[in-house]
Amino acid sequence: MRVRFAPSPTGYLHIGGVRTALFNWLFARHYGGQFLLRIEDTDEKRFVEGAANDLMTSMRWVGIDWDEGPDIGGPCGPYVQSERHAQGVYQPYAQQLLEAGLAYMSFTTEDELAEMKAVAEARGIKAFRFRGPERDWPLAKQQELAATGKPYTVRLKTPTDGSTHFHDIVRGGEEGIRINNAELYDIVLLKKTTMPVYHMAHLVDDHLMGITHVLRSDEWVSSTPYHVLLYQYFGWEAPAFAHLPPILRADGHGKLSKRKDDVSANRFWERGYLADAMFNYLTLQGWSFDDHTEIMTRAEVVERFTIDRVLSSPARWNPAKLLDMNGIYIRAMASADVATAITPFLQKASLVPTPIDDHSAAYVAKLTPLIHERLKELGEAPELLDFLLGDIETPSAEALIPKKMDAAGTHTALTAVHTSLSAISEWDGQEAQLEAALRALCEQFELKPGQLFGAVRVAISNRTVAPPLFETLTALGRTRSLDRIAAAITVVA
RNA sequence: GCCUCCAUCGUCUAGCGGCCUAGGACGUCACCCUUUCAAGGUGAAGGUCGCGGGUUCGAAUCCCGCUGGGGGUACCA
Repeated sequence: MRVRFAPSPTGYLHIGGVRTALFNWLFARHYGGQFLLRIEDTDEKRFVEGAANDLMTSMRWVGIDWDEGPDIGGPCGPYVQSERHAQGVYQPYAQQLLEAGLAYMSFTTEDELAEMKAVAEARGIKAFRFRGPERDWPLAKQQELAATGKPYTVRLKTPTDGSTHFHDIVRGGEEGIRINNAELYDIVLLKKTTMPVYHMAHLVDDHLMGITHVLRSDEWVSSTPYHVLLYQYFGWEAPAFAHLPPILRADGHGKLSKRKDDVSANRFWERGYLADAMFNYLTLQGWSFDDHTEIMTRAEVVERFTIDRVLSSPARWNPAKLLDMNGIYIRAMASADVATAITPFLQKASLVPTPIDDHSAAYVAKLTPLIHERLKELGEAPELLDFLLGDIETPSAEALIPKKMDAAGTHTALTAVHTSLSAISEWDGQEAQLEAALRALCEQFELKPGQLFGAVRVAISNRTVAPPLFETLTALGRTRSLDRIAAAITVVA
């Protein structure tokens, strides 16, 4: 069994593309086949420099590797269509069809075609199905006109009656999908530049590369009849088709799009999504194992992934679910690994040096447990830790004064806190002692822990939400903590 | 418009004629834990299985129609 993912390098790879690649990969790994990557860059106009590399980076990030591809080669190379075209891979096949009378040279220009459509529309013809006049010419006559230098495309001669049928593994049911040939038109196989169009190039390549199963996005079902026809014309055995359900936009209107939705794969690692979480989430968009298993390792998914459990109905992009899953994966990591993983984010925020020194690394490692289980995206680490790694602005009186307290009371309480905590000379590992001291003050001043602890929290962090207070105090250290409390006292004086 | 695919809580899904008074997860809400926020625990709300017919002793499950949504309708992929 051989499958492939064949993206066109027109921009970054988005989540939907990753899912398609993933299902192909899963198919190959589960059934013990090969997974190939092929770059389909036959559209010179939409080609984006560097997109192919970008795309491969995204795939590797999610953990999708390929057995044959543009960068690693393989027995069916090259794996880039523009290179294959340059080698003359496609022309002989077009020629074969031309000679068999199954394709023809079409001299109708794009402008003429547009004109014909407009005229048809004006006449109230609902569906215009282009079939060029040259389809009935003898080949010699076509070649004669071509010899004069008139530009032409090569078009497929589609039948006008009967129907074309194909079976699809995930949709169409037992009966498969059938379309009347009258609905078809004579598609272009070779552009006037001699560059093959997708339909031609992918099909020749799939055949040459021994592809047995085509798992692709469902936007291709309507053009599959052309492909079936081409396989028939060539006398080749068609691969099995499996059209995957689309991932719709979060509002349910339309497919996920590069322009409207912020769903490039690289955006996710930039924000601190774990490849394992993304892998697991995407796996569940259009496939499921049973009625309750969601968190699965790659090996488990590979073992459990069968094509018959792929859904035919669309899924909707659900970032909240992805976020939740990312949190689960982060929590499952060892603290030391989280520390390593958040370091680049801290560096980007200039909270630790680049490259990081031993001292900072050790401090980050010490801080990590404070935020570990609060983290849903690694990219949140800087905002959670900045008050520990850097300086803070002295909080305002308004922020410092707890509920049901006034400035004077807060001043008194914080002063007592400062005095009491100053008396403890060694803080390291003494969270319990610090807590005992503050709880004693609560009793003394008849304050609720929430009030006093809250004031201290704001004093040392200038925020109302922070990791647990006593761990935070020891992590901050005695000197800095006391300095910040002292500064706060002057504010509420 | 035409062609085609799809249709279970807000979302992802389980379900393949009787185990369904429709199960799980995310999200939402409440409570517990608790120094804040998370995490964790417990629980709740949320689906007349898009609608209407049929087949059957029995239908979310099979059939037909309708409606809705997606995709296609390029010398783009």
